[in-house]
Formats: sequence, structure tokens, C-alpha cells
Amino acid sequence: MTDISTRDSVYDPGVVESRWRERWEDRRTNGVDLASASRPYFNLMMFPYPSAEGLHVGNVFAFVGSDIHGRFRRLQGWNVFEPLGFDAFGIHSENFALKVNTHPAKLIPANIERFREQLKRVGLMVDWDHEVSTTDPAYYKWTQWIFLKLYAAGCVEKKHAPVNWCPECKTVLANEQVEDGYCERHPGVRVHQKSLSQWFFKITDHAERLLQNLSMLDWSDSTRNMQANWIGRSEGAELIFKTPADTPIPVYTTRPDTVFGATYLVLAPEHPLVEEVTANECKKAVGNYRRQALQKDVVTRRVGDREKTGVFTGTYARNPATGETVPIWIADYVLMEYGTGAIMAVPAHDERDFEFATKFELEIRQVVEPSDREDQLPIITWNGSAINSGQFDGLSCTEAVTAITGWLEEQGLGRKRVQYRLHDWCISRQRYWGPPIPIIYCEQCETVPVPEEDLPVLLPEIEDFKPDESGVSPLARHEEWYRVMCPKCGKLARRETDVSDTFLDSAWYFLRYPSTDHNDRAFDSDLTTKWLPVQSYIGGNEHAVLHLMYARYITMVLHDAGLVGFEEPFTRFRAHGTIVKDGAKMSKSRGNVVVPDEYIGRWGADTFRMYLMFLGPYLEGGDFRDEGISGIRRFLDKVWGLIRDTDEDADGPDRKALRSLHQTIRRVTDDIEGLHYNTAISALMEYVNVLRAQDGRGETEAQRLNSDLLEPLVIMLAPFAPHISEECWERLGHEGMSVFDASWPSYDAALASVDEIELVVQVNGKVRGRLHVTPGIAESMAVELALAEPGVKRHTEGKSIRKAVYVQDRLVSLVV
RNA sequence: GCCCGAGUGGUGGAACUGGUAGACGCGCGGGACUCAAAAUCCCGUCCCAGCAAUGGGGUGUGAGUUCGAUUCUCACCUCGGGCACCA
Repeated sequence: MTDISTRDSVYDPGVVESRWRERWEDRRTNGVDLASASRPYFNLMMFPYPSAEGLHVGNVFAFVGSDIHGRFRRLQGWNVFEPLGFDAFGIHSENFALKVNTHPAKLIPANIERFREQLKRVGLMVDWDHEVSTTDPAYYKWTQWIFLKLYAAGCVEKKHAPVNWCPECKTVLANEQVEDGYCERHPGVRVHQKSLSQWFFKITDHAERLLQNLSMLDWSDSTRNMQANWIGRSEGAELIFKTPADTPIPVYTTRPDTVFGATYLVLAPEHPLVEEVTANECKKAVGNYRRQALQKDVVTRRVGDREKTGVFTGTYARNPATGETVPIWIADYVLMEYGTGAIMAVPAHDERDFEFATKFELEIRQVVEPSDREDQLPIITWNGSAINSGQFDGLSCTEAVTAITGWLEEQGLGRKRVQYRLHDWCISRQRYWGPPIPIIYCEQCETVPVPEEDLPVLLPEIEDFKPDESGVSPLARHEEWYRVMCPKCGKLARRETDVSDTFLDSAWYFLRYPSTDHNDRAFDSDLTTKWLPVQSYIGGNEHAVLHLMYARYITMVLHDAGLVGFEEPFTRFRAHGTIVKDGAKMSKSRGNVVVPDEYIGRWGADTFRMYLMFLGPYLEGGDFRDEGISGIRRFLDKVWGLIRDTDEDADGPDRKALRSLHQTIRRVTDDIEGLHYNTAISALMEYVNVLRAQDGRGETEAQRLNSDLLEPLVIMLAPFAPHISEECWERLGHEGMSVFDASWPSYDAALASVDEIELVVQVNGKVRGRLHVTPGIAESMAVELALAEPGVKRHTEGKSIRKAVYVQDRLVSLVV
């Protein structure tokens, strides 16, 4: 036995896969000529954060699913561009760097290196010539440029906002670093709120468009739904309550029909009118309460215990509907960020107001009579009519909304208002590991944007990137860095020392990919026009709101500024499912993390890829278990065996095999199109089973298979298992070529349809017989045959047929 | 609390617009090959009764619509995901 025959007879994925990795690189199989491509197809996948732990099965699952789609499109004749990159800025990297006490600028390149090698072993059709890394100055120069473009377009503003502050670290904490109100690094030290001046992108100005456009996008319903909820549009009214000094206190409500039941008013502790409305004798109590509320960290304030607290201001305001005066309270269940930061409390018809009114013994006045009997207050329903509401009594809730809003509007005490839950996007981070925000503060010229020609504002490689006792962000400790000349007046000025949010880096990376060869512009307009918007974006729903919303927003603003020709970046988006292990999310603490390298090493990348795609519907995910993977390997072994038995001189394929082939082509094509990869794979398995039955298992020369049956199999397998498919393709006589330059097989509809069907006969809903007939059989004929079936006869004998239902080519249903 | 999604054999999962429930794979049982084991191959595998033909039951629970429901409607239970004092 020679080496070659050993290699040929046994499928060794290690040999096959390394051979094709090399050839793909040598032949530049995965590259696309972006300028000359005639059928451009941008196949995007969510670029990973290159963690120190290395590639995760979740990453592989996501990428392989997208890669299959890209390879499939390529086989269909598209010029597929499948780039990948690394999202390496941000708190995640920074915290890890702090933990292992190594500078992120050293850590990240090593992580990226490792990630890239791991990714290459997976066999993705990635064009690595267009890799991006958000930490590369050649990239973040343009992230800063985008900030400037938004600044110029009036989409950016600076305002105060609360952050989590640890008095021990003397630094800002991200929400993830706060555990139950305590600092994660200092157990026992309570985190509190601190108000800092920060940069915001005014995404709320685009809330309505971001919501409206959703209906036009070909996106997963779940993702669109999450975005719509996140935007959180609600319709209602702004009503004016007035203090004795005639100061208006506007409130937002979705239920203006209940204004007659508003028995008190509540302001958020941060509300600017608190000072003014508080009576002298209450100043102390109110002051204490405000201080307490502000001391709670942002996380606890939002999700902490819901026990209602509050304090009376000692003054009253006039209810615009009843004319009565109602007490003004301060309570932290009212949020400054939503509506007007003040509410009219209607305890009879709102759970929170009810709880508060009960606790502080405030008046509860019912003003809605429910139509369906509901006994206990609070009554929350739209299904009722107004009572105790003066001239509006008897109107339905919805009628009362319009009538009362209109009535108050005439008196200048109210108007309709649409409110969104979406908040402006705070992009300031008091951190080190991010692109510096390109702003300069000058005493004379105030806030000055860094001129474009001065970009990038380089992030200095400082050694003390750690937060310390000084109480300022790391960059703010480096005078040699932040001291600059004002670009306007030339006097000494100071750089902004905050860096921008990682989500800004990832909000435009897809625009950069085609233009990585152009260092003089963020994105080349010809290439952008040619390749965008992205035809297919596949990723996880964990990014359904933040990343996908921000990417849409940035694109929309760039569109309005005339910089791109489309306002939505992703024509089609599909959210893949998640892989869990033993029914639980994988995590280091649970110790159930599946490391892809081990599996790829043992089984091969092709087997691993296919197994991940086979274990559940791609759009739903599934449970990773070791048990099933051998089945995929056996399948690939069988395919390998079939190819070995090819014979071009064999007789033409028989009709049965041909039908099976065409049915398989139809199923696999449709399934890949719909991302139903698990069923596509089972269709391939069924076809292979048919071929093996034909083949006589290769034992005799005479029974070898015709290559007409095998070539389409190899092509259809290629998106799933690219390496072995290339090897098989070569063995089928296509030396020097890639299977990915072949064309996807088409099916003959007539051949793909069955020539004999099984017609089911039911009697009273139970299956009593099966008829084997040709498709298209006439009803009368079918019923006649059905009645003649012995199994049917047994159940119809002596009874009269009351009804006969015939469904073409499906069944005959008899009722006796 | 609100908004999505899902509950099917021992197991992962299949079933197009209501029309043969359990494809494909794993596991398991039996057999072949082997001195033996592994690998490979063949047969079987939803449950109950029966030697069999066949009959009955069966897609989380309970009702409903229908000749017919895993699929549609209502109520409920369980699990997963998202949002959460949003007025």
C-alpha cells in the first residue's frame, strides 16, 4: 500500500483542509475585484470583539451561517464580498487589560492575531485584504471624522447627564460594573450618581423616521419588534397645571381623559422647579429627600426596589380641568428623562399612583366607569366611559381623550403630544481605550471642533491608563497631550479628554470595508454606491437595539448630509439563534463553554461547521451536545466514498436517481434561501442514501455512479463543507478550479415532481387506506378507488356515505 | 407587569398556504464481518393490546371551529428572550 492510496481511501480532514486553506490563499479564491464586479453582493456578518479567550462557538455559529449564505450566493453567480474585522476598542478590552496588567495596545494585536488564525481554520470565504480594526488610527481617524460631520449637521450637543460614580475608585463606572448598587471592585462601597457634562447624539430627533422605516425593511420580525419597543412611541397630551404664582408645570400623560381624577402632582427629584415650588417650612425635608435620591446609583434607581417614597413640597397647583388645587409632591418614581419630568397623578387609574396615594393618604377619585365589570381600584382600562368629569360624563375613554384635550387646548392649558422612550445617545466615556473625541476647548472661542486635516487625534500610548485616585479620566492627567493651540485663535487651549463610545466605532464599519484601500477618505463614493446598502446582514439579536439602531441612525444622518445615497444601511437582516449547552447559556462561570479549536482539531472544520448548522434551525439556535457530531462525520465519509467510485463511462443515471437529484436540488435551494440549514443538510443526507443504494457500495466495477449525479451533490455541499467539496470537485476532474466558480444546479420542475403519489383515504377522520395513483387524478375516479380499498370497505360497509371531501393529490375523506 | 418566541418519541429535531405526525441524525436492540475489539454494513425502533392481520391512544393542559387541527380561535400551565416606576 502506498501513501497516496492510503490518503485517497480514507478521508483525512486535517490533510484536505490545510491543503485548501493554502490554495485559497495562493489563488486568492476569496477575493473580489470591487471596482469591476458586475453583480456585487455585500454579505455582512457582525465583526467580533477579539477577546483574550479566543473564538467562541457562538462566533463560529454566527459566521458559518452567514458564510453559507455568501457561498450560496456566489455559486448563484453573484460577486460576493465577505469582509471581516475586529471591534477592539471599549471597556471590555480595557477592563481585561487592567485585570492582567498589560497595556491594551499590546494585548489587542495579539488577540487579533490569534482570532484571525482561528477564523481562517473555520474556512470562511473572507476577503482578508479588507480587514478593519477599530483601534487602528487609519480607521478611527474616520470615526472622529463622522463625529465632526454630525457636529456640523447639528446632531450633537453637550449636556449634563448622570453617571455611576464610585467614591473609592474615584471614577465613573459602566452599568455592568455596578452590582446591586455596590462597586464591583469595592464590595461594600455604594455607588452614587454624579452629573457630568457629556456629548450626546440627538437620535431622538430621528425617532419617528427610525420607527417608520422599520416597516419597509426586510428584517427578522423579532428584531423589528425590539426596535419598535425601544423607540417606544406613545400618543397623549401635555397638560398645564399652574402654581399659585402662575408658574406653569407641564405634565405628560397618555390618559388626558382622566384629568378630572388627577388629585395630586409629582415632580422628579431633579426637576428644575423643585426649588421654586417648595414652601419654606418644607425646604429641609425636600432637600434631604433630593440628596438621598441622587445618591442612589443609576442602576438601583431604575431597577431597584419599588417601594414608593416621596415628600410633600407644601404647595398646591391648579388642576386645569376641575379648577381645584392639588398638592405637589416630589418622588423618585417619576423620571426626569421621560416626558416633562412631572406627572399628574390619577391614583384611581394608575397602579403606581394608587400605591403612592394609598401610602401617603392622598385622595383617590374614580373618573372611569369600566364597561366590563372590574371591581377593584385601580382600574386600568380603555374600555369604559367618563364619570365625575363634568360635561364629559358618558363619553367613551377614547372620545374623552379627544374632547378633553381639545377643550384644554382652547384655554391654552394643553395640547396633543407624541412621546418616545428612546433617549439621546450619550457617546462620552470617561475612559482611556477609545478614540478621543475631536473637540478643543478654548477660553476665547469656546468649543472648537478639530479641523479635518488635523485628524486623527491620536490616542497616546500612556503607561498609566489605569483610573487612579486623581478623580479624572486617564487622558486628563496628561498635560503634554491635552495642551494644544486653539485651531481658531492660536491661543493655548485644551483637548476634550473623554473618548467616544464603542458603539460609534461599530455604527459605520460596513461603510469602511469596501474602501480600506483609500486612506484619504472614510468611504469612496463610487464603491459605496456600488456595494451598499448591504444585501445580507446576519447577526445576533443581542445587538437588535443598540448596534443596529445606531448604525441606522448614523447612516440616516450621513444620508441627510448628502454623503451616502441611501438612508437605511441593511436591506435584509436576519437574527440567528443562540447555541446553548445543557439548556443554559455558555459562560466561564458555569464551566460549560465549548472551545471550537478542540472540535475542529478532532473532527475537522467541515464536520464542525455542518454539525453546528444541523443541530437546530439556524434562526432559533439549539443545544450543543457531543453526541450528534459523529453522524455528520459519517455523512462526509460516505460522500468521500461515493466520489471514489465515480466512473464517467458508467451508464446514464436511472430515472429514480435523477428524480431524487432534482427533488434534492429543489429542497436544498429553497432551504438555503430561507436559512433552514438543518433541513437542507438532511435533504443532502437523504440523497446520499439514495445514491449509496444505487451504487452497490462500490463493490463492483459495473455499478459505478455517473458523475452527473455527483457533481450537483458536491456543489450543493460546498457552502456547508467547503474544503472537502473542493477536494471532491478536483477528483471529479476539475483540477486547478474552485468548486465556487461552478454554478448552482437548477432543477427540472417536472423531474422534481413525483410521478406517483400516495392518496390517503380517511373514514370519519381516521386513515383507513392508501391509494397509489398518478398526480392529477379526477375526483370521481379517486372516490371510486377509495371505496374499493379493503380497509375502507370494512368501515363503510352497510353505511351510507354522508359526505365525501376530495383534496387534489392529497386525500379522500369520507364521512359515514 | 408589558412585548416577542417556543412546548412533538429515549434524544436533537422534521411536517409547504389546516390534509399520511415523528423526515434526517444521535442513542438503543438484534444480526453480519472479526480470534476479539474498533470501524463498517444490514434489519428494527412513538406508546398499548395482539403471533399476525388489525384495533386503540398520541404533538404542554382544557375547551372551541372543521369531514379533518402539531398548524386556526379562546383560556390556562411551563420554559426561553427582550423591556421594565416610561405616566
